[in-house]
Amino acid sequence: MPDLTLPQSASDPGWSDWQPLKGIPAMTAAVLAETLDGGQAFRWSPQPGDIWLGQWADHVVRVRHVGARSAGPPSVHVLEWSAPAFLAARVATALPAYLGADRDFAALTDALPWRSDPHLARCIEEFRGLRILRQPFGETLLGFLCSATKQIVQIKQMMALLGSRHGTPLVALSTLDSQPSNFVHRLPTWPELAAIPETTLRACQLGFRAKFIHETARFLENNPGWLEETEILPYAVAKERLCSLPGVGEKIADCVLLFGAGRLEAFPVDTWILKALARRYGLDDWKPAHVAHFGRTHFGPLAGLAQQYLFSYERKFSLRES
DNA sequence: GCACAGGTAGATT
DNA sequence: AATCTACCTGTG
Repeated sequence: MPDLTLPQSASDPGWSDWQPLKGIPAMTAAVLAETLDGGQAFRWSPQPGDIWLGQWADHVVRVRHVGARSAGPPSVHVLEWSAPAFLAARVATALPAYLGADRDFAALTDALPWRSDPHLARCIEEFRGLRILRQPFGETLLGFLCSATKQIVQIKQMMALLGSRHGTPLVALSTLDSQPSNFVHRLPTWPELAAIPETTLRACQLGFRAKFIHETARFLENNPGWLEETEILPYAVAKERLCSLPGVGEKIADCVLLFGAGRLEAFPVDTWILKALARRYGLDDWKPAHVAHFGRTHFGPLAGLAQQYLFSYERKFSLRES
């Protein structure tokens, strides 16, 4: 194993100084948590001090919420970031892209039909500032192949095991303790996954998903460039291609396109959305395909963004109301 | 012990 | 075309 020991500094060894996260509008700590750890991504974990530690591709970063915005200009940045010192230059560019800084989510949200949809208006108000992440396409596919009938905490555990057992070590979080768990690992890439036997994958708590991941990895190995082409194809074609992968149906394909390719027209229909549309829109006993059609026509070309507001709201409130 | 969990695929009706 | 079911396994 390479020596990944970081340079030490007095206050926060190995980490860059905290810097304002430019280009990302204000959001509450709760909305930040929902954005990073609400089911779009599975590689963020809370740290002491209201800090989130996250990773994607070969990036590692901490993000923290630093309190309320003061009234009037000059505006105060409410989010700050810090990265391992040797990664900071790359993270400075990659983090805004990951958080979708190239998009004005306030304007996109305003374009949703909330004026004629009181429930959508309520969801937006509850999670104002919510963003759709722009994650690496391949990693997003892996994450949602793990997601079938699993809760977020369990999906995160599967991803953590895949990384720690089969991914390249990226950085040691602490030089005081050389335990393997102190290393942040990359997720295994699809070529790396293709070399792992299905039984070994199963040992990462993947269950029946191991077969799908293994077969998808072998397919991608035999079709170089397939994933990269799919990412940039028009939505309908890209979705059709993703659905041809073993273990990928409409729901997972839409999640990959929404959270891993920024396709805001993708409208994933999961159990939460079924509950939301049954309870809030009277669509009791509607099948997923019908709910999907309703969503696309009712919420329009940004239906995926609407979906995320509805999803977050339902996760927060449906239990206590039922 | 047993139902349930960000589903999908294959069989059956 | 719509409706069942098996599929792994941790969690409550």
